[in-house]
Amino acid sequence: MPYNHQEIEKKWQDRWEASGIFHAHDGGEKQKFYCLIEFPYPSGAGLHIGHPRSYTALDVVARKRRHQGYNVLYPIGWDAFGLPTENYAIKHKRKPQEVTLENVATFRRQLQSLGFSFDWSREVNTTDPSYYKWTQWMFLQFFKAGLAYKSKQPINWCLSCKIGLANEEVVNGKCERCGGETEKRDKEQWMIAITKYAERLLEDLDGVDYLEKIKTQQRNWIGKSEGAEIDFVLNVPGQESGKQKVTVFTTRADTIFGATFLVISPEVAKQWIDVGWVAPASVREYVQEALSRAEMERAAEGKEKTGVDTQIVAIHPANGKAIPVWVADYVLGSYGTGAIMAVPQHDERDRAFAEQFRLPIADEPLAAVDEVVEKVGGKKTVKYKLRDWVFSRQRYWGEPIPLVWCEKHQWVAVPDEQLPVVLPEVEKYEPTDTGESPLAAMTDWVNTTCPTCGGPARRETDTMPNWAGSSWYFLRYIDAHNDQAFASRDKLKYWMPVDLYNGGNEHTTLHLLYSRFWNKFLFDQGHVPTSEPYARRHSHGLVLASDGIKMSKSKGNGVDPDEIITQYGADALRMYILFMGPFEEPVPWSLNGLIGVRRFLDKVERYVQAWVPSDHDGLSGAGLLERSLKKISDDIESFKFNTAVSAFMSLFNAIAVSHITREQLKKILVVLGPFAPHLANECWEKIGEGGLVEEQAWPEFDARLLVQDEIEIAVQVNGKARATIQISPNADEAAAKQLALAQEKVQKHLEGREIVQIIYVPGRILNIVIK
RNA sequence: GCCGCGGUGGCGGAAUUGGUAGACGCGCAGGACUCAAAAUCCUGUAUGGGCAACCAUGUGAGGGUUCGAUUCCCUCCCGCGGCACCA
Repeated sequence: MPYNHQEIEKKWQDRWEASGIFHAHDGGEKQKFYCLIEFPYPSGAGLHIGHPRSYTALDVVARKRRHQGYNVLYPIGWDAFGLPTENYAIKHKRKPQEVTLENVATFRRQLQSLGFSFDWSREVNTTDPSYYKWTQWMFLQFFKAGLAYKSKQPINWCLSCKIGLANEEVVNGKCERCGGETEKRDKEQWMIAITKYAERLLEDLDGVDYLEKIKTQQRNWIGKSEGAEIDFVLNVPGQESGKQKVTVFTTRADTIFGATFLVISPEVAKQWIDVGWVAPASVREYVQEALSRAEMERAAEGKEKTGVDTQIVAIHPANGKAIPVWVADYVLGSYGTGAIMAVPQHDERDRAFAEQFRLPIADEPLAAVDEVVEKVGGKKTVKYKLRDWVFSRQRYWGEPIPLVWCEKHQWVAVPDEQLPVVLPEVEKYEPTDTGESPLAAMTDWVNTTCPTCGGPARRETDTMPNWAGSSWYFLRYIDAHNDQAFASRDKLKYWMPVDLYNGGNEHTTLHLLYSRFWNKFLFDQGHVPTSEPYARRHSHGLVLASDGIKMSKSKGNGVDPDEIITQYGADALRMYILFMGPFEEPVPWSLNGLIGVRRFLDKVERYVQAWVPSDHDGLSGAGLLERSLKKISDDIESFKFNTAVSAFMSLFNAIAVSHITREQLKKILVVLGPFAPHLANECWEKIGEGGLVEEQAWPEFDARLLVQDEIEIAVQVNGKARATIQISPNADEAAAKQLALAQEKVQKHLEGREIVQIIYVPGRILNIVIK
C-alpha cells in the first residue's frame, strides 16, 4: 500500500508552522547561513514545474545547515511588478494590484505545499508601497550621486509593448518579452551609470565563488579592451587645413603602419554635420539613412559592407601620408570613439571594406605598441562593451520614479519624508503611442509643487524597470518590516553577504550583474557592509518537456505542479526533481521517472513499518551505511543531488534484507529529512521518536567505519580486467601479487607468456604486463 | 566568426588524482502472487558470437601519450548556451 501523502504532508507542514522552526534569528551564538533563491515572478499561470528545481536544491542545503547547527536564513518573496500582470489586467479590465494579490496567493499556497523551509515571516513583495519606498529611496541615492541622469538617445522601442527596452531586453532585434519588432527611437530616458563600475564589476569577480561559466559570461559582457586613442589631423575641403582632427580607438596600435584609411560611424558624421561640416550630399544621404535604423538592424543585414567617401583626408601621424576618411555603419557610434583607423592587412572587416571599395591595402611593419603610442602622441586607454542601464519604462505597473520637474530647478528629488510616491490608481492602463506612461494622463497626480521652491512642477511619469526591485530584495529580507530604513545596519552586518545564491543562467548578465552593481553602489555610500552581495553563486538547468524541448504554454507540453503533488506527493516531486539529472544541466521531465522515485519512497515507508529494532548491525559490508550517508552528505555540498538520491536507493537496496539498529535508522531518517521531509518525520514518529527530525543534529560519521579493511580490486592482464581479488587497500605488492597469480582466470591468460612487469596501485588495481 | 559547455545502453544518467565503463532510476522481457488485472516481489537486460563457462568489440570520428584513457594531448564532426561588424 502506498502511504497517504496528502494526509502526512499536511500534518507535518502544520507542525512546522506551529513550531516556527524555520524562522531565522537576527543574531545569537550560532553561525549564520544566508541561503537565497531568485524570488519568483508570480505569474497568472501559477508555479512552473521548473521553480521547485532551484528551491528544492537550496532547501536541502538550508535544512542540512540547520541540522549542522547554523542559524539559517532561507527567505521568499515576490518580484511582482512587470508586464505580464499589466497586460493581463488590461485585457480583463482589472487592477494589476488585485491580480497580483491573487497570483501571490496561488504561488504561496503552491510553495507551501512543497514543504520548503522558507522563513515566511520575512515575505516581501516588490509592489508593496512599504517595499518600493526603499527602491525609490535608493534610486534617489543614485540620482544624488550623479549616477542617474536623463539622456535623449536612441533607445530600443518595442512596437507592440509600446515601451523602451534596455539592450539586454532586445534579442536578435526582437522584444525579449513579446517577440515583437523593435525600432530605434529617440527618447528621453533615465539612465544609470553602471559603466562607472565596469572595472570593479570585472575585478571583483576574482574574489567570489561563482561557477566559472558565470564569471566568464559576465567578463565577456563587460567586454574590457585595453588600447589607445590616437589623433589624426584632418584636411576638410572648404576649411582651413590642419585645424580639425579625429580621435580613433585601437587595441592594435602596433599595426598603425598598415592603416590605409579611416572610418567614422554615421553617428560621428552626424555630429560633424551638426557643428558645421558641409558634407557632400552622398554623405548626408548615407548618414540619414543609417541613423534611421537600429544598430541591431544594421548588423543583422549581414556582412555586406556599405559606406561613402567623405572627401576628407587625414594625415597619418606615423608616416605623414594622406589617407582617405570614409563613413560606414560597420563602425559603431556607441563604442570606443566611434572612429577607427582601418588596417585591412590585419583586420578582416577592414579588409572586406577595402576590397569592396578598392581602397589600398598596405603591408605593415609591426612596431611596439608603447613606442607607437608615444611617437604619435596617443593616449593609452581602456574601453568596455558594457553600456549604461536604461532605467525608465513608459508603463503603469512599476515603481514611480520619485522626481519632479521644475522649470527653475530642473529635476528635483522628492524629499525622503514624502516617500513612497505611491502609484496612483488610473482609469486606463493601456500604454500610449506617444511614448508616455499611462500616468501622464493623471493630471491631478502629475501636477505638483517643487520641493525646492514651492512653484508649479510636474512629476516624472515614467516608471522603473522590474529589475529595480530585484536589485536589492536580498537586503530587505534581512529586516523585512523595518519602516525606518531598508534594513538596520546591525542586521545587515550580521547577515551579509549571502552565503549561497542559486538562480537561472538567463539572469547572468541582467539581474545578477545589476544587483552586484546596485550593492556596490550602496556599499560606496556606506549603506551596506560588503562590496559583493553574493559569496557563492550556482545555477540550475531548465526542466524541459518530456520531448526534450522547452515547456511552453503554446505547445501545451507543461506539467502542473499541483497535479503532481496531489497525485504523487511533494516528497516524490522534490526527490525526483533532484534525481532527474545533473543540477546544472537541462533535463527532460519524465512522469515515469517521478513514479519510480515515489516507488522508492513507498519502499522506505514499508521498510520502516516492518522494521524491528536490532541490537546489532546485520549489514553484510561493515560501514556501508556510514559510507552511504557520508557520500550523500558530501554530494549535497557539491550540488550533486542526483547521485545523492541514487545513493539513498542503493542504500535501501542493501538494507532491505538486513537488520539495522535504532541509531542507524535514526541517522538515515535525519539525512533523508532534507530530501523528503514529510516522510522522514512520519517515519521518525512511527518508530517512537519524539520531536521533529529538523531538531536533530546531522550525524557524525565514524572515521573508522568509513575505511574498508577489505575491498575488491581488479586484476588486469595487459590492461584487460580478468579477475578480481579481495584485499586490504593497504596490502603490499607481494601479497596482492600472490593473490592475483593464484586466480585461475589470471593463470589462464598467463599461460606460456612471460611476465614483463607488474603495476600495482594499492586499493585500485593490479596489472600484469606480459609478452 | 568568437567565448563557454557537452556527445556514454532503448531512455535520464553514474564512473575519485587516468585504474573492473554502464551505479541508480525508467523502459522492456520472463517468472511468482491473483479467477483476472493493478500493485508488489524475484530474475534478466551495452553489442556480436555461444546452452553455458567464456571470447571479442564498445564512451561522436581519427590519431597520440601510457602498463592502463569516458578521463590527458592533437586534428576533425555534431549538439546546446552566450556574444555577435565592440576595432
